Amino acid sequence: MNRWLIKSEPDVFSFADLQAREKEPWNGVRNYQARNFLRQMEVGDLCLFYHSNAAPPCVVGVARVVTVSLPDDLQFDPTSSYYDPKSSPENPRWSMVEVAAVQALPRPVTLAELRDCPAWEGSPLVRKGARLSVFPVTEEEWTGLEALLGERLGE
DNA sequence: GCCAACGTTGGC
DNA sequence: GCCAACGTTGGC
Repeated sequence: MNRWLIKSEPDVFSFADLQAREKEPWNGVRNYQARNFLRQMEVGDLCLFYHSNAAPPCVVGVARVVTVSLPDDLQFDPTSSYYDPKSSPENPRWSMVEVAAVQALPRPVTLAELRDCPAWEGSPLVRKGARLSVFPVTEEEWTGLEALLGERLGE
């Protein structure tokens, strides 16, 4: 099983929003590196759910991948801001997965805490100017987060 | 293929 | 609201 981190602006879609639904398409990702990670996801993979553009920015929950990657529906919708006229159903450019909430963290873990956590030193999350919205989380990073919380996650 | 201009992300 | 970082676009 692989582990990931996915970012969302809570004003747009929060972890509480995810908890209120059975599952949610993770669409609208328009970055090739992030897309390639979406395509590597497998059913059952766990994702840390991160609130970006929040005060403070923090990891708030765990989600689970419930479908492998599919063509992102929004790329074909001319009314969507995620519409991509260069994409076609025959040769879709963008992908999405579907995710479901597993659990809220016992408390939010802030970006500042993860910056201070040696296990997270190499993560794209703590790189200066980081904008990548989907990326892998290593076992060491996962364990480091659990150590901060004093609790296992996603059991 | 280079690179300047521009747009977006996201922390602060 | 500011601005640094970075990805994309398009002229050449």
